[in-house]
Amino acid sequence: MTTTRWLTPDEMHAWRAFAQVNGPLLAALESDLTDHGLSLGDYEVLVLLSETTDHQMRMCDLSQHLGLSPSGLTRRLDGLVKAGYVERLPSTADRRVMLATITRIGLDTMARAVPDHVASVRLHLIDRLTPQQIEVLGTIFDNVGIGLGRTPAIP
Amino acid sequence: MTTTRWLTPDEMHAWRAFAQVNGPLLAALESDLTDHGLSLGDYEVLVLLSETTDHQMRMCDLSQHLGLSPSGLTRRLDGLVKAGYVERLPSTADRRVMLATITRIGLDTMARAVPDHVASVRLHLIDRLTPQQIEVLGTIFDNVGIGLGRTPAIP
DNA sequence: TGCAAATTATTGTACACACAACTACACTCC
DNA sequence: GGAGTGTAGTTGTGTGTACAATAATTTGCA
Repeated sequence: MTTTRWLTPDEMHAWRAFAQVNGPLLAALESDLTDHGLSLGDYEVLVLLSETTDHQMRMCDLSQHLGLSPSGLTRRLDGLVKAGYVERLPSTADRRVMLATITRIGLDTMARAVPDHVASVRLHLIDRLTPQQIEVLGTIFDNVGIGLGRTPAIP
Repeated sequence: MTTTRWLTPDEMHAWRAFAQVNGPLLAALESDLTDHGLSLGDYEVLVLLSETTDHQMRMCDLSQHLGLSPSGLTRRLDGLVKAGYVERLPSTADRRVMLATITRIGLDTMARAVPDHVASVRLHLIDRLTPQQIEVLGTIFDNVGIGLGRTPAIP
């Protein structure tokens, strides 16, 4: 066993600030979405579906993008289907596959929720940072994501 | 209703990088702790208790520090008590109060887990960043925390 | 072609958490 | 000092998630 490389004061400060604020930040973003009857998880599903050209996606692809287990996605979709935001359509090309499809109601709900969500992201995160800090934030999480085996987002 | 201030490309990049990497980062840190039979939540409890002078804390203070509901903390402590890492001691000063107390076994478990956890934080986060990025990371989350009503950590 | 292996989605089960209701105790004010 | 209010902790219940097992279907290869 090698000796532990403890964190320097700067490193400790960065880590503790991140660890302590991360949870409350997500809670605040989630809380701001409840006005539209959506959880952050619901919102992410609807965003992904609304961004596809045909407004639908296979369950397995969706669970990949969401970092959700297959069973977790099944249950999440149950709620969205019940709310009328999403429909399940069996794929004709592959009869194992279910296509999650966002409905008109889901799209309308999105259209109302997105501006508020963007405002929430600004309020709690973006508008509290300088342009330089914003750029560094992107670089930091790109780097961390690469270490976790993810390819950085293009935009 | 005012018009929405959409995110600029830089802002969008920072937000998406953060949103997409945050979950996997926490999952990786949690995963590295399972060798010691601890979840990240368990670890946080033990850290807080081990850092107090008398190795104990009132339930309500603990739930505050952890950002956990009272009931959530009760159930979390159930697991830690069952594992032998923590004991419940009724307070003599205030008979409503239960003092969560870390045991010898809990302290020993901590002593073994901490070096691996620090290594994990280095591997997935700190060592992937430059000193300048580390400093900015701390500043960013201090700022965000202030916006959420938290006072920044001192170190 | 035909069968084994892989893939897709769902269900059963278990766990972690929040909210609400409840008990027990402490404090305040008259 | 006693009634009312506030605080500390637990329990009942519902939700969201993961893991394991299962069923249906496709794919690959002999």
